[in-house]
Amino acid sequence: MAASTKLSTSVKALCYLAEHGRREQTSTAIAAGIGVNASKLRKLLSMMGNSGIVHSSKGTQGGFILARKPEQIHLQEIYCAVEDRRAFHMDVHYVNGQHLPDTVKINNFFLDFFADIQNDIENKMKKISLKMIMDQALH
Amino acid sequence: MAASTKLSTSVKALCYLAEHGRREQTSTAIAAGIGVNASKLRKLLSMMGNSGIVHSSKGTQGGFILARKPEQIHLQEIYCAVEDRRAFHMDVHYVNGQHLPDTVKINNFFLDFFADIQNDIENKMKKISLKMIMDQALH
DNA sequence: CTGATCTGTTACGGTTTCCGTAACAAATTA
DNA sequence: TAATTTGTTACGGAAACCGTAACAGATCAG
Repeated sequence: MAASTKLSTSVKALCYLAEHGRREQTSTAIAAGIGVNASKLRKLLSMMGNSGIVHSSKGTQGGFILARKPEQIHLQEIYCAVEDRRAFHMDVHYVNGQHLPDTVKINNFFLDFFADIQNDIENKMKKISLKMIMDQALH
Repeated sequence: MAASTKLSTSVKALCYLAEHGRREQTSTAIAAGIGVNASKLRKLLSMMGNSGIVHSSKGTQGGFILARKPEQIHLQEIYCAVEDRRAFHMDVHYVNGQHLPDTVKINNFFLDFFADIQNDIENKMKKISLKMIMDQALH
């Protein structure tokens, strides 16, 4: 399992939007502002649009804007919007272990264990708002 | 971040050793018992040997044996022995963001955040012994 | 001392995953 | 109608991972 750059890139983009007031910002402008590729960024912003974190509009003068105030956007929903798979993902080899009952049972133990950790992580993320990140990270 | 199969495979091997009494077991026998490749397993057992979790001896009649009782072996040390990198590893793009102070600051925020989570996970693992896993997972 | 056995390590090929970029269709506005 | 911008797809390269093979080094039996 890898905590990819998706989450941090998304947060950077949202911070950029929060700092650039009420006007919609193009993906090109945001990408330049945070130092990433515009096409990659559009993918992330699109997913966050589907989750209701940002609003988007096409055409001239279009772009992206925060759908809510930074204190009403939490890290967990950004994470869920952007990261399709779970933070902890375990490869369980049922194929190899079908005829080995102990193996299957230990696999199940770890599935439960990692699901538990996953839950802890998401609960932790729920307590962190975009505003808190901005306050803490940006001077 | 990926919780690989290394940890579960290692635990399976240790359970196998715990269940097969006091005699040393060859990597071939263990591998057959838990359904994995012997060479891959030797790598894991070797690392656990360096960490003092198992003892190994070469030559005829050689093999692996638990260095301690199952109640004195904890999940966290198995994890540390076998997994070189951290469960949560964040790719921080200092290269792209050097000239963008906000970007660097948000990267640092996530580094701290993930280190915190990593700490939580390891604390959770410290509370779980091999014996507990055997009791819970194996009927 | 010789041969068999077993660990410890290295190397390799295949697969998957991930990242970055380009390209283009669809939608919207001037 | 033309310019702009999102949304999506596709592709090539890089990195990680898995499984396997192979072999050197150590140890023991006889």
